[in-house]
Amino acid sequence: MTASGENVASLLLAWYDAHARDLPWRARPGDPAPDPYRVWLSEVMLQQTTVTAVKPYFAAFTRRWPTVEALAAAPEEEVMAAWAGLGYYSRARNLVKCAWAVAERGGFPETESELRGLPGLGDYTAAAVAAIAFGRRAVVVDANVERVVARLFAIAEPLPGGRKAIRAAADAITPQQRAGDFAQAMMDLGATICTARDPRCLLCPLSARCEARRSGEPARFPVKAPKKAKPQRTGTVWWIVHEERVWLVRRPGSGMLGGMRALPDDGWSAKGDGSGEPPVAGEWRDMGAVRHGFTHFDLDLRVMALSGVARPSDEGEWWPIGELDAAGLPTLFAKAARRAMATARGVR
DNA sequence: AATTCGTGGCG
DNA sequence: TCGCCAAGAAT
Repeated sequence: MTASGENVASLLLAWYDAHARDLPWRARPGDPAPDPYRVWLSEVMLQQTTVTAVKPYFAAFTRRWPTVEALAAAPEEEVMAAWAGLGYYSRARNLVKCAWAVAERGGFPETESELRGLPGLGDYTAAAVAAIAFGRRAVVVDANVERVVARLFAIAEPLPGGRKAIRAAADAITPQQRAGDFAQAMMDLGATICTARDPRCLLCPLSARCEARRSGEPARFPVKAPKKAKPQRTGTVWWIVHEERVWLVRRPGSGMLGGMRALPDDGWSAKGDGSGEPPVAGEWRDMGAVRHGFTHFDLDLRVMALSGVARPSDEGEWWPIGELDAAGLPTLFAKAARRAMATARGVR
């Protein structure tokens, strides 16, 4: 395995030297070294999130908070609002906690194990930052690496069980030098050539050693366990207006959309439908509904409107409707707000 | 170990 | 339209 491992790494690094994607968080030729802050921030944003979705957020964050110290000094609610729309909001909560810890200790730790102890850094991200930002030899396994490795070695055990074998194989082909470039090369290969559907084997620098390609059906790998069906849920949000302002609340710090500003709702969740019971009595008007798909359930959300209430609940704030973009609403509530405003204007 | 966490794009 | 998928982590 060693000899073939070295071959795979050198073939891949040569391909990377010629074809690496130009991404905003990567060190440019002429840069002295990668900036650990930018590497960390990009890696957290990229967890389960596409490069296209991350780019504008990365630009906004680094412009507004150029260093980890600047981010650590920012009010948490401003960071949460800036994250709005990117999803998986526990990442934003952990991002803030991590920035505090790093600023406190005077910089990022450089070893994989120390990085692994920071909030929001799991096995993947700790390895990626150690390798990319600090040049450490680390085994970086994300969904791209899983796919490339499963195909290279035709690992047929279904995920998630097959992850142990995949990790061992990834370890075996990870070089001692340039582990960060190797990781990024694997991810670039997975993103542009060894794609999930219809891999472009004719362009692949590793095709000659790929057992999945030899099998004739490379797209069959990695094998995955069947997924559970998604429940369909229904719920209601309350669009309560008063003098060109709308009543917003903040969601609890944990759980779905935790810590984010939101429209008040009737308690819908992944587990069950909302009650449909309005928070205050009045002449509610049906503004229509929006559909939203979460990872583990689909939601049909009705939007009900009311005006003329002085103070709907103890906790909350009146937010100017004209400045709703700055409220930092998760996409679900932004959709509901658009629905309410469109209906109020008479648009269906 | 299995669940619970968003969102947008693509075939 | 719809299921799949994306630089996973926390519990």
